Amino acid sequence: MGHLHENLREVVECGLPGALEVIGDRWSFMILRAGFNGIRHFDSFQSELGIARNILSNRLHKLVENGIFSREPCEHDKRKVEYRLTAKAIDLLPALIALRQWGEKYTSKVPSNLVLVDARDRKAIEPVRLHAHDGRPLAYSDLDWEEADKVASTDRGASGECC
Amino acid sequence: MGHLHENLREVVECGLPGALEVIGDRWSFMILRAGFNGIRHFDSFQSELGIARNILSNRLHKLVENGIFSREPCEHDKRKVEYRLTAKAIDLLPALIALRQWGEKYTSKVPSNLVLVDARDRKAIEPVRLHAHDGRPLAYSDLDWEEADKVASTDRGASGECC
DNA sequence: GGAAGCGAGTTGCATTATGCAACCGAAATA
DNA sequence: TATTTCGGTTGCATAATGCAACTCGCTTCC
Repeated sequence: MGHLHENLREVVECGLPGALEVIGDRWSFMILRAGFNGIRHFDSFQSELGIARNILSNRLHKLVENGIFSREPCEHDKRKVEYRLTAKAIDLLPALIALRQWGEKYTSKVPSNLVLVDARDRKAIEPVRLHAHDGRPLAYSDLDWEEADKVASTDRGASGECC
Repeated sequence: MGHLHENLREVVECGLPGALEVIGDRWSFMILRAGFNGIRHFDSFQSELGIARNILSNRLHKLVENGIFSREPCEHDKRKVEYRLTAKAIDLLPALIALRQWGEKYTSKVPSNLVLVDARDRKAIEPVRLHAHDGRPLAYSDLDWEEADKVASTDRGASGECC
């Protein structure tokens, strides 16, 4: 345990603070989830989550600024505004699911009776975990750090980089 | 987009709020990460993260209460206290990595030059994503909700349930 | 053995964020 | 024309956060 050890000078340099700045408070995360559940309008978010209206307003603006939601006034009813998830938001789904699965395992009183399934065969999805480049599941003890330029990465980009 | 749709009455019932209550503020997440980087002592957390001492104290107590860290006074130097990650904490690693990868992809100025690798072959790990029960990767559009009791789940428990 | 230092916190106070309820203005509806 | 609906603001009370200084029980060094 604790064998994972980044050079402490570099610890601050990773994507986590950035990610947390965008969706690092409880409400933003819950708003995102509501978004994944198809909620698109101010009042729906508000009544669904029970969040204060000023805070909701503030968070939605931030999320729009950060490209998590797009904000489009409705065509047919100009009072309404649609908040839609962007691709950037959809990329957050694995993180959200991982967190939710953890919560189900450890903190939920009664596990939800809704299960996320593969629409194709309607079987429950696998719990989120870490995999090697070839798909083998990895445990915590299998992991290690390496300097980026020394790694013969199969696919670069937003891949397994960092933490 | 937005085809995923839980029954709104049940939306509140899932693991996410529980998870967020435990590690749902920016600091708790950062403390957890520092823990994964081998940090174990109060002052190390403090100087590493630049968090106020009172807040750190508060968060560590909460995390210990919630079973994320264990708190053990040191044998050989009784001034020191060791905060160690528990198994429950280690189960949070996929969520943390997923979030970090997202942050690296979207928000990081300079991507970290440290990469998480499989210690066995020293190749970068795969980006975290969702998989079907048989290991096939799933896209957002492949997902759907199903009532838990209707699902012939291969392995139950903390598996793909919910969200 | 005594003085100085360290590690892990507390305490007090200023600043900031959150929550609640009431209000507003434009667009739709009756 | 009067009333609702929707998406917000505004003002004010309460709670959380951040900073610096302080405590207190060890250890270490002389």
